[in-house]
Amino acid sequence: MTISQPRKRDSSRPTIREVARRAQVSPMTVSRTLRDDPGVSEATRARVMDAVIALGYRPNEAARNLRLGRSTGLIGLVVTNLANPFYSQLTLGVEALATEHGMRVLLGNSGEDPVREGQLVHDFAARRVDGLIVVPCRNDHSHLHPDRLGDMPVVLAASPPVKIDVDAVLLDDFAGTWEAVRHLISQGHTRIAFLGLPASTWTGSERFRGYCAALEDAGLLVDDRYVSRQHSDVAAAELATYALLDTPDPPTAIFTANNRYTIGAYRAIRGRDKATALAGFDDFELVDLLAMPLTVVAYDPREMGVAAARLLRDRIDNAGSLKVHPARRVVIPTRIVEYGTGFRTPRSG
Amino acid sequence: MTISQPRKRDSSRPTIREVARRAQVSPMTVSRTLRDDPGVSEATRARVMDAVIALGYRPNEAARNLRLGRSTGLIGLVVTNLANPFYSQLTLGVEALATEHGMRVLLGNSGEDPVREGQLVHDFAARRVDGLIVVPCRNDHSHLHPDRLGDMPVVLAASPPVKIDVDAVLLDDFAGTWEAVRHLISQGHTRIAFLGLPASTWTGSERFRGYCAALEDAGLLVDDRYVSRQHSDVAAAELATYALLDTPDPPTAIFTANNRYTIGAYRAIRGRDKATALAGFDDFELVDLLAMPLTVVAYDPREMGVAAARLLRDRIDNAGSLKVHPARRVVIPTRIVEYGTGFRTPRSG
DNA sequence: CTGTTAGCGCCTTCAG
DNA sequence: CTGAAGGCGCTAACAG
Repeated sequence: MTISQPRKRDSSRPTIREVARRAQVSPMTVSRTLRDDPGVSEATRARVMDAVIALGYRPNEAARNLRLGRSTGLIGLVVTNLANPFYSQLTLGVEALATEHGMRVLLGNSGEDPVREGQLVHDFAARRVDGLIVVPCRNDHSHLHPDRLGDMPVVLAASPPVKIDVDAVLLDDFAGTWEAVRHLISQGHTRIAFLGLPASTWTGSERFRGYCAALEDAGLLVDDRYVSRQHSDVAAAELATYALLDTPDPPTAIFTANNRYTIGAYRAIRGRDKATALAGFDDFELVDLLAMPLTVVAYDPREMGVAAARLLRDRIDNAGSLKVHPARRVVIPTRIVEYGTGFRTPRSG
Repeated sequence: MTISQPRKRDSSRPTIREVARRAQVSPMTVSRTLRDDPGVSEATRARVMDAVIALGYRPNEAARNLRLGRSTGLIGLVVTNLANPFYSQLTLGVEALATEHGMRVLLGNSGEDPVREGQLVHDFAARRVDGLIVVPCRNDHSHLHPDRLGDMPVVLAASPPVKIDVDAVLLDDFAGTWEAVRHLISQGHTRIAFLGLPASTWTGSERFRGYCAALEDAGLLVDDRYVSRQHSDVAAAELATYALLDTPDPPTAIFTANNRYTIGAYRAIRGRDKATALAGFDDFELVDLLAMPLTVVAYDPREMGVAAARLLRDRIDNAGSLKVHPARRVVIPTRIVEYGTGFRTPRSG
């Protein structure tokens, strides 16, 4: 099942027994000493510690957990693309909250590949992580079904659960997009393009829905020629934008569904000499210093990570408890931010 | 020792025995079935799988590893600041190579805090990771000494080992800086400032050394008034730059020792109206589109991660082997890139 | 083809 | 204060 090639034997680390032999005591005494169990004489304790140090002994956490029947203190985090600052910020948030609670993060990058995502989830489950935070790359969440995960707590980020009943941390993708597009419309644009993920993904469908709604609410029609939906990648977005701009009847404005598209589109717009307005989902570093006005749907990705980890921790703590609350959703607020051309607004990082 | 608060009991997952009982076979048969061991009749295999599915059974990896005496297949990665794209790229590289070899990544962010770094290293070691990749935040590496880590393989990234004998992936900090500063000098600058980390860090000392050398090689003196060394943070760098610029005799050029400083300095330079040249370590997204010419010391941070993981994997594979090679160093090539003002150079991501 | 025995490294329980 | 037995969940090695 788990695809992991044969690993080498554990490089012969000393066991508790070897320490015991060296210290002339029983393994039990070593165990007690190491756990600061009261009831070990100062003399033996010293002997034991000497042996421990001499041998460079370290208790085997796995064996410990096995014996104690307790959990690993690990939380699995699966993101789609760490190269996107959105996800590294989210990861940072998860890591911070996890550490705060003595837990650690097992990280996996799916690269927007559903197969890899499935493998990661499966593998993390086999490793008995206490819970899972997943940014799913598709709307198919069957691999996250509680049945397949043995009721391991799962929290989704950036994408609501489909046919499964788990917590999620979300953005208001629809409203955020709607507002940004309306903003473009209010500036007089009628030929507005959309760059985003395919409909098989949540943001791909939801942000597109917001785009369509904004157009329709303004009495405009959605024109397929202005819609480009593909893999989230700066270079691809740049090319797509060139394709849009180099038509007889190019759009006068573009809405980009995430920061990868925004940056790609920006590059292309700068590469042509047409005045094209740009609005996009995601705030990102240096956006305020670009050489054209830009409207973004801003929010705090780190906060998303923190919120997801909080939800997860709560589930973990209350696993087995009878008062298990139903699936919850936390919505991270978004706001429209208009950046002028190239000036000021200190941001930290 | 390990600071991890008492965790809840493992939420009663089914064991191999329960599956066996339900399938009316011995645990051994279940074990074999699950591992696709040949020598299980189709009939019993089916019965076992039914039970497995009915119970939602998953083998316990920890118990397995314990029994097989093999390692965890985990590699610990400790970085200083995930919010810095440099480190998220490095992480991506490590994750990619790890996954390629059936290993997983345990991630920790030290936040440039040596205490947290020590805790992470200690905890990862207790969890029996197969090896550790660390971006140390200080020049004190005593917590990484093989004695304290039970000979667990360690690879340093971005910082060479100090008083320990381990592999490392490095940049040529000195030469890269030297060239960038020389570049500024060749443009006629003589009052060149330095923004970087304190001397207690590797890049803080090494890049500063390159800066000094370049000045001295050109017959220029290092002027303390133009040297600012502090925590790596955009906002702090911006303030520091204002302080530099708002003096009677401000520098005409600034060398920034990493992308955080570069961005901070850029913001401040844009905020004043003085013509100030800028050169910095690290390439970063959008640097080519900033509104002033900028020289950077460029390299591929993802490749650093890949190289570090490769070194580590090699050590892990050859642990115990007699032909253990001495500590190695991989130097990731850097090159000077001059960006003009605001145009073209597609980059992906 | 299937089951039994034994033990990975550790710790709880109960005897000294 | 210390030790001996037994078992967490799993699987090699050896029966049958």
